[in-house]
Amino acid sequence: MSTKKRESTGFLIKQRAFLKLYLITNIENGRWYGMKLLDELRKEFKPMGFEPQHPEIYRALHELLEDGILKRGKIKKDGSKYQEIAVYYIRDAEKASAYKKLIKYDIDRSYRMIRKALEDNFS
Amino acid sequence: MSTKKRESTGFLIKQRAFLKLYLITNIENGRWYGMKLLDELRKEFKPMGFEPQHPEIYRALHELLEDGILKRGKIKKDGSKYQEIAVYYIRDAEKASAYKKLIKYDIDRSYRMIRKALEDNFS
DNA sequence: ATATGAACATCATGTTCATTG
DNA sequence: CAATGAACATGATGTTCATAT
Repeated sequence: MSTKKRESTGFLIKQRAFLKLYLITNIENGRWYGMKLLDELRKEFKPMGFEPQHPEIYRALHELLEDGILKRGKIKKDGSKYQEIAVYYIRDAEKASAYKKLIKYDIDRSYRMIRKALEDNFS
Repeated sequence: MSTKKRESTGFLIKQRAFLKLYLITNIENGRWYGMKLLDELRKEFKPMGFEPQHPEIYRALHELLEDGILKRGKIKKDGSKYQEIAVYYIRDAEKASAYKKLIKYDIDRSYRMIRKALEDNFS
């Protein structure tokens, strides 16, 4: 029963979860594929010094597929003659929203920790 | 010359650095030893779900020694008959403050990323 | 038994390689 | 050669063990 095994010590949110959140939100608003999502994220976060790597994006997308949150289609890329790409859609909007809520909890937590560190150490 | 090797992709601040910041600040304000610092940090962060482990505290302290930021003395613990403990003091206040400034930069960066994630995904 | 520390194990992530169209 | 993905390597941290008082 009460076999307690800590899964982590609960420091800040992990990159994987952070990316998944953005992936879901972007896909909720349109049709996207891996590289496009990566470019978008890099563009948004480069000013803050964060440049995610492509394998991490794919790992996040694969997990969201496994979770049943996303589904995937294959299409020919516009303009490109031959390349086939994997486009993602929301499979289960309920699940997606529930997962986002979960991540929000973790981000709020991280937010509080960081604000606290600023207060405790620089004032 | 320009052999660029990325040291990381620049996601959020690492636990090690976060702890070092707190260690310095606490030691600036009094006499502390490892377990005491750990207890204090756990007490402060447990409400936010963060419970650091003792080896991570020691690793952080050891690095701060190596960096010449802290120095260490050994004393007999009050009240305890035999246990000997390692107390830490600031060795170089300039270095300490410079290091804190550096970490502040990283925390500010993390703060912006987290705020951005809240704005981008939940509004 | 408490404090310190080292050694070892695992997980999250980064780097490199392979495949396909 | 762009996109996807797997395989491999490293780094950050967690878990367990050892030592001293």
